[in-house]
Amino acid sequence: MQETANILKDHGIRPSLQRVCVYQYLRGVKTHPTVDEIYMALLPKYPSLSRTTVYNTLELLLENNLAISLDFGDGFLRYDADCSPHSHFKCKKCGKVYDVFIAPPDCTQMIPPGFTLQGTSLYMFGLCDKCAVGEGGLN
Amino acid sequence: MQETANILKDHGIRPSLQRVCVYQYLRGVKTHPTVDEIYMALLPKYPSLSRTTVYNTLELLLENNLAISLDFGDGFLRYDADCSPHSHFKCKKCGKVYDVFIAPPDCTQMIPPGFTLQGTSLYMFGLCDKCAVGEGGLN
DNA sequence: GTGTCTGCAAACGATTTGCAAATTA
DNA sequence: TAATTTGCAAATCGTTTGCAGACAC
Repeated sequence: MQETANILKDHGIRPSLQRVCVYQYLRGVKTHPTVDEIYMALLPKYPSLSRTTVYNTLELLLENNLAISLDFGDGFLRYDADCSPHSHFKCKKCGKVYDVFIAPPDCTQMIPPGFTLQGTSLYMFGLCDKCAVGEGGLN
Repeated sequence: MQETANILKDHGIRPSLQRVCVYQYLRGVKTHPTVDEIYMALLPKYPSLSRTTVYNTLELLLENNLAISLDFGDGFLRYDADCSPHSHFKCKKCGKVYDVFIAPPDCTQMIPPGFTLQGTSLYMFGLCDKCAVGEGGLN
């Protein structure tokens, strides 16, 4: 808790109770939660928390490179406190998102001359081990 | 026009006027348009066209692998009639989306054992040649 | 005290849905 | 005429915004 607060402080973010608990939750979880999942998970402990504050806090974390957002095209964003270069796999059946610890490829040489590459996202789709069992076809 | 209609027919899609003109437009353009861009582009020629029909047609094209959708996390989808394996670069300044004709990396070996890989999307972000000129920093 | 932060409620906007009229085989 | 397709209007839903009260320095 204190460490989480200190990270925020080091980045010039005032460590309010709400911000610390959102960031703390995100750091402790590997599920790449949505805003609503974060909100629902914290509500029992912080009944006065609002979705707006979760949105605001995540926006602050993104701006300060303390989190990244994932968009798998489901209509909502997912968040990850792990900012190291890695990729993500989403199971089409159960919807779970898994980390794949390979950096997206270095495409610097692939883009047209004069272009500047600032970021790369690699999204993978398929079936996870649990969902692939006894399943032949696509989903 | 006739060729476009034939492709639809070959895929079991009844080539209505609206469907042909949406698909024809998408095939003739390299801008990865949004639904609204497609709708607005066709409206002068087909004043009775509705957004719903554009949505319906694009859905049909996706289902029949005649188009792919791109999600750059802007809150709306873009569409591309080029289904060959290639990647996309979005300029953070002007918003234009460019094709990058490299296939996403083969990650089959990278995913955990038991997982089945069905698709991969590679998104790149940065500045295009026009926007990079005389521009030092990020955007 | 003054500026920041929270959280309610309303607004927003891309997409989806319901359904009746129009079209096609 | 029976099945499909179109397109209007309303609904949906994740996210954003406005703003008044609460809080922190």
